[in-house]
Amino acid sequence: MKTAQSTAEKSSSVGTRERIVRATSRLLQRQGYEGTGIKQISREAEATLGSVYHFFPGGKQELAAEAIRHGDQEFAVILRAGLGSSEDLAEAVTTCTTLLARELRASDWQDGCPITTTALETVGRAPVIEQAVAEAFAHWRAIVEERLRAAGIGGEDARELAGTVINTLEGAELSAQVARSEDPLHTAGRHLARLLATYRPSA
Amino acid sequence: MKTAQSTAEKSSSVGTRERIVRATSRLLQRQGYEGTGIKQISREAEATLGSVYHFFPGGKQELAAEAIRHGDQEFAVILRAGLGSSEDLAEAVTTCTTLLARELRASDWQDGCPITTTALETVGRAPVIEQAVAEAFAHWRAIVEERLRAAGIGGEDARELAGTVINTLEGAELSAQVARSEDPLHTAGRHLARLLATYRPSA
DNA sequence: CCTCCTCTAGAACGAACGCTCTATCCAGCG
DNA sequence: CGCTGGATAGAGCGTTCGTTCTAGAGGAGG
Repeated sequence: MKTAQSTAEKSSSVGTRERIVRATSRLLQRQGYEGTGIKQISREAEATLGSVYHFFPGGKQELAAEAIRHGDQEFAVILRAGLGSSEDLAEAVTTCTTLLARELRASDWQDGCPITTTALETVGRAPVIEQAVAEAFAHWRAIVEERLRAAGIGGEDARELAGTVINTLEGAELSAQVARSEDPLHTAGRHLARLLATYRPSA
Repeated sequence: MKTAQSTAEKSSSVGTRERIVRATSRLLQRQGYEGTGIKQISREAEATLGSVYHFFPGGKQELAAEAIRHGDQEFAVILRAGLGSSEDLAEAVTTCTTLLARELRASDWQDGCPITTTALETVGRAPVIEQAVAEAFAHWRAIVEERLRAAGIGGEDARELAGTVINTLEGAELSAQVARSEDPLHTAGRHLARLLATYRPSA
């Protein structure tokens, strides 16, 4: 049991289950839930259908929920990297948008938020997925909120602003994908910095 | 030719083509592009498959593009209603979010932005749809921009802020759907009003 | 009357869907 | 050595997909 990857199976040294989750996460990000088939997943993950259903007996929904949690962590890494890049809050926020813009352009405007598409497709129709999505959003808000508090923004303000920061980033990323331009993200960064500045009279 | 609706065909007095577009628009809004089948559309529209392909020989993509344009107009109506509701800019913006929140709750958090889901699903894979989406976003930005100029915000600022207003509304609506709560929208309204206020020293 | 043309109607096609199922492989252990 | 059980492998199930195709309904113009 737990054979893991033994000795560099398949193309990389990562176990079958992990390969399946990663492939699913990337496919959901790019083509959404309905647009991604289990067979396509098993193909891209270099796993067989049998393996997919072995590790995820709950089928497509369970697999998608796990992939959403993976995307959650992925996005959190970027968020933390940006927010931790500077003592100055405004700079930290614009670094976030810059990081997102860079990744988006590098993927030819394909890799937006890892979970948004799936989230929208499954609203009110796949509870397991919905919960994973809700947890991801809460997780990201918590990361931002903590940074805002570190910058001296207090109580209710930090919580609410964290929500708006995440929402605006989401909207800007969507816009950037549609327009194939980094501009919406950069503009969002500047506007968010400006909004946050109104909560701290001066530097 | 142009029989239109003659004498109150089907359930309502609207012609077949229009019924198809409306049904498609609502289905795309709720289940996205891949999750919506042509046969389901023809069923809901009370039209036959033959009629669908008669009016939209370009198939699903052409039909979706037309539905996106329909959703564009629909959202524009709400936007104009909100923005035109008050002389005060801040109040006008929060009215927008209130209208969106009301509609969202009334549909049990199902009817978010009419085009976002389809937009994300088709990024980089369905040019006809992508263009309709891009035009819708540009349209909405133009509506907001005009209102901002009427409020005395000038030049580049109005253009950029209009983009951020739309983006933040989009993100907040997504969040509201996921969280099944009006809060993200109301918060977004307040934060947007606050951001805009920094461009006009006082009332 | 017949002709033409728009629109309606739905059977049928090959492909893909999610999922089930049986069979096999193989490391660990008694 | 055989046994056990996790993991792999993929054929095949019934269903639905987007699309094509032929046939007919119904009104307008000759």
